[in-house]
Amino acid sequence: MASLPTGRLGEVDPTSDRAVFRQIADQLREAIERGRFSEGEKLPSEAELVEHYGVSRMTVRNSFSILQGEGLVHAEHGKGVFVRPRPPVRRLASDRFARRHREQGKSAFLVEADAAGSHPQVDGLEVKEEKTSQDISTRLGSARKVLARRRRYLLDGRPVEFATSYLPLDIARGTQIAEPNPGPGGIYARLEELGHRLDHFDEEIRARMPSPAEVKTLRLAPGVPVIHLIRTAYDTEGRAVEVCDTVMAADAYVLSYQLPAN
Amino acid sequence: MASLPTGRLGEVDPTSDRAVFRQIADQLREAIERGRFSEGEKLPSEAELVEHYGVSRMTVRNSFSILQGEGLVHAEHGKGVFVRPRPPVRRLASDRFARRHREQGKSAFLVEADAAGSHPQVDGLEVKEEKTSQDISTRLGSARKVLARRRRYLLDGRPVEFATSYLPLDIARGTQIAEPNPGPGGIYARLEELGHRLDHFDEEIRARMPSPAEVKTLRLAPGVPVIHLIRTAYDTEGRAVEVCDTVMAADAYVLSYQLPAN
DNA sequence: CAGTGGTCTAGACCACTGC
DNA sequence: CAGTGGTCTAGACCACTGT
Repeated sequence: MASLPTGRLGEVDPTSDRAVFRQIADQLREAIERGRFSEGEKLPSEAELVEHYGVSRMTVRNSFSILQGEGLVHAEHGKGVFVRPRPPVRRLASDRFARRHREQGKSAFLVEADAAGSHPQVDGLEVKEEKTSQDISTRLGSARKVLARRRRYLLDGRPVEFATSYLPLDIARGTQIAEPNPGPGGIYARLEELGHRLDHFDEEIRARMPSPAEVKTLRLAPGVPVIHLIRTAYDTEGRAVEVCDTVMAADAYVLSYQLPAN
Repeated sequence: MASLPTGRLGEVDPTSDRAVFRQIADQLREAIERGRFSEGEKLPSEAELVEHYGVSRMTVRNSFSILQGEGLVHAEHGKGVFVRPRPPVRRLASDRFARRHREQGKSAFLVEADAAGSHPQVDGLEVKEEKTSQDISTRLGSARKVLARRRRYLLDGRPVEFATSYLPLDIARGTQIAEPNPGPGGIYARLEELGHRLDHFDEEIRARMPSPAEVKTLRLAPGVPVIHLIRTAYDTEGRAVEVCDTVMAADAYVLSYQLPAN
């Protein structure tokens, strides 16, 4: 009764069909889900679990590895393994690009985050001319050269989204869209001033595990997928005037859409 | 030169800051992404990599574990480790619940999959009355008891989606909606016949790693996230008449939506 | 400094696959 | 049967954290 950090856990059955490290993972998972370990709380150390279950250290580490893959826990070198807190999510509504949200001066991201009480930042802005990839070219109606606008979005210091906008060069070159600061209302406002009145947006959504580069850029914990969103903006003449390729930390977002029934 | 399966790989630097197992994972990842190993192809066996790199077996296994977590490879006991093929995806368009798609006899899933040349199945159908969870109750305007319709969808024998529809009991009880087969056009057609003309749907989308139960139901490979979609159907009087909770294998889906610009 | 997780070794036995 | 991955042990040394 001296050491109680493992007091909330049971035993394992080495003769079971289920591997020992999976049984340990099951017990920890259940304890977490039942709230026996709360968000941010430290789990028993590897050494404590080795002693509690009478197994080798690799077995315990395999258990942690499972839970880490599920996004339930994260390890901090020299400190311990902790229950992963659920971060606040950012809700994206389907009217987020409605023209009325654009009449003010600031970008949608900043306005919306302020309203939600978070501290928003945009960083790593990069604007340059590029040749298109096959995919982007197709979406933009075979444009060969584009203006690319890259930037990273952060909430309360945490990177949550990395986005690149592609615009046909014949539309964007020499305009304020090619400047680091595209001005009030963002590039959509500028596009409309240039005579491209926006009609609608198509969004394509996928979810997958991040590449190592995305893990780095978004500082993703193990077990956190990304939402990959590709938006194409069309003007009233049916021309695709922008494609925006966005990779979002999935644990930071809820997307919402409204579909008509008719 | 007798054994060439590792011929496409380089060496590791044990003195590097980067852990050896990460270096090995990096090399395998790059070889896969450059197409040096093609989809479905077997990677060198653990024993071959142990010899090639001069490391212990656990080090090689740690490398595979990284790639597995990224969804790039999968292991088959007794056979080998293989490059994961990208499965065909199912595209969900934002007009998929439009009334015109409902006039025929068959369900949207079956019609659409047939058109795409896949073999669709629905399985594990279960219809029962239940008390609601807090969340579902809120979405349905505080309904306490609901009719729940659960089912699993498969394409070419592979489970891709698991869905539960919840309907307020005062609407659904005693109607064809409570029957295993709700008839032509599905439950939305029946709701309209009952006087609940549908106005619009709200969809909420999240992505996350699956629970062990979801891994089992959808037979998910390691490194495959799920898309969690919650749809609420509203009638023309503004009442929420159905909530559908859907968990989809993320590697089998692309969702697409259209947003108005005004 | 002691305690933590990160990496790595060199074995062992098992279960599954295909010939 | 040989070859494959799955599980497990019992160590070792390292790097990071806190006191």
